[in-house]
Amino acid sequence: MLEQAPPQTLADLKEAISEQHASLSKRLRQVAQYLVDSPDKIAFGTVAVIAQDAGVHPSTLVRFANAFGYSGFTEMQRLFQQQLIRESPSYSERIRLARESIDAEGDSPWGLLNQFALANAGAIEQLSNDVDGETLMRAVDVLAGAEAVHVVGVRRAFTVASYFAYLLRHIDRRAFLIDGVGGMYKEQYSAIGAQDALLAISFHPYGSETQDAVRAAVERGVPTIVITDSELSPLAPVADVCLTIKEAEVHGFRSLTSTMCLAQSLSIALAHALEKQKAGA
Amino acid sequence: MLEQAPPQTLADLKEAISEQHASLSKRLRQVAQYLVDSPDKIAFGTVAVIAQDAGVHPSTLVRFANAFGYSGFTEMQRLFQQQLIRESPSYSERIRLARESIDAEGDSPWGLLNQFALANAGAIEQLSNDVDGETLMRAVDVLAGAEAVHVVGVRRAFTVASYFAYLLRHIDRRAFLIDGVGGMYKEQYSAIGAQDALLAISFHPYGSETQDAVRAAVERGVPTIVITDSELSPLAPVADVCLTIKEAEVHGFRSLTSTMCLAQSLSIALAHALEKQKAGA
DNA sequence: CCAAAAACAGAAAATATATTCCATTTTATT
DNA sequence: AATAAAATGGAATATATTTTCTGTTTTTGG
Repeated sequence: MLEQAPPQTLADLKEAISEQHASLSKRLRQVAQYLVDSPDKIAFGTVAVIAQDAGVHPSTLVRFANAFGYSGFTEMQRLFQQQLIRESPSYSERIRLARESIDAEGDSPWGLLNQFALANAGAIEQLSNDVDGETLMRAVDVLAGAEAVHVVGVRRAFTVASYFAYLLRHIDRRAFLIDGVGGMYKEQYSAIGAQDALLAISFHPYGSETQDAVRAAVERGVPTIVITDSELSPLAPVADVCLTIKEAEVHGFRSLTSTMCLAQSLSIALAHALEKQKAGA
Repeated sequence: MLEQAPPQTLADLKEAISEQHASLSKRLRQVAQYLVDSPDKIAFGTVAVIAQDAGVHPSTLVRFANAFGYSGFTEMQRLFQQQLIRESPSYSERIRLARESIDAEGDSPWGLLNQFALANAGAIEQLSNDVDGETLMRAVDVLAGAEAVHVVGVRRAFTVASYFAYLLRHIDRRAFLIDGVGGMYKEQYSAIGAQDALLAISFHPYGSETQDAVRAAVERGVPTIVITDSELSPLAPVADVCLTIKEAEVHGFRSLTSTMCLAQSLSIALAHALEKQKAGA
């Protein structure tokens, strides 16, 4: 494979890599993987170091560069270096854009992304301060003790519910997502067994379907965990375990990232707890 | 002038330079000036290039490094390189600390939450660096020009797909979630109209349902946006617009928060674009 | 203004680094 | 299963780069 004009920017190179990826040999694919996964490491190290890190022979790196039309590895490496130089046009341009769009009004897509990213990162950092370790542990206990976990959430909360269902199944818990397919919410939450647990996610304005499901569960003595956005949520008083999450808000739009992060943490914590339980028993 | 322990960070070195600046000889001051003024250029180039750029002899650079206690120029150069590496030590350091503390107190749920929160916050902060503003804008354009938007994603990506569908509907776009209810994936993506657009989310191992949907769309000339986790994704080469997201990873578990943040930003950006479009028309 | 010491530039030597070549292994094809 | 083609790893080579050494120039102190 020979190219006449090798890509002159990292973006172009990545594009070329993704196009030709299928037609590359095993080792060359390995290099491609490393290149796109950790481009930063390419910029500095010597071929020897990079090759070792990527698990290939030095000469493979040179061959890879040649395959994409460069005279050698060094020539290709320049692209990765340029990317890191702060004075590269792209870098200063990006900073300028960020300033402009954040300070001014910022409805450029990238400017918005910046604002959301900043706000969400901040909110997630706060997350572990807001969540009580004790409560979290009780939630894990409930989930660990249940024969099956039913998850409910509508509208915005449905996204989180589906994630929970995915995660729980992934760690070999029996999980049922109450999704209302066929208009059968009632039928679905009526099927919750006495040994099961209900995990409900609900944000303002607190969909009636979720509330109904929680009430039905509580009435039948099914342990219920609620994840919601305020202590004033109608579900907070009735739940066995209640976790309240403060989400980021930009331009009046609430995020979901903190809740998603909690979902993941809770699931992995559950997995650990189950492992320990199995080992102990 | 001889030092026993050379500065180990760029900040320390700069401090040392400013302290000793007065007692340096002419050429050495010249080097100091250059080092402080344009540290980025030091990181890469060879002594020859840097020396020429700074207007001094190569050996002067070596003498300068020796004067501050380094064995040679190369050793000092490392400080400048570390500075440019993106993985800012602050986050990785904090994650390391969090991991340590969790090791101490066992894998408590709250400890895990801490780790995930830190990792996710870090990844989201990185998000806007990794996403190209140009590409983002093209994505908005495609979505703005479509009569209806079909969203597809399976397994882990389904969560994001459902969020996108929710968001798009929320801003009064016609959106259809290809969810495969009733085993009708094929029927669902066959219903995509020529004036519509397809938004596909796919992560490793790249579910076949999503791939089929994208291929069908591309074949029929339907504009397709792909959100994926690597340039090597099989969907990357065929998509009209491809956004690759680097998610946080803790204990081998990939997050979704960065992608969720992108979803939100993209949707709000679309809303803004549509408003502007309506006002202009 | 002169002498001594330090600083300097240039060239040579030493080192490290990338690249090429070739034998061997792996993969694809008949 | 056998052969041809391609890919790979290792060693040798070529190249580039840094560092050291030395004669010369500049600075400093009397």
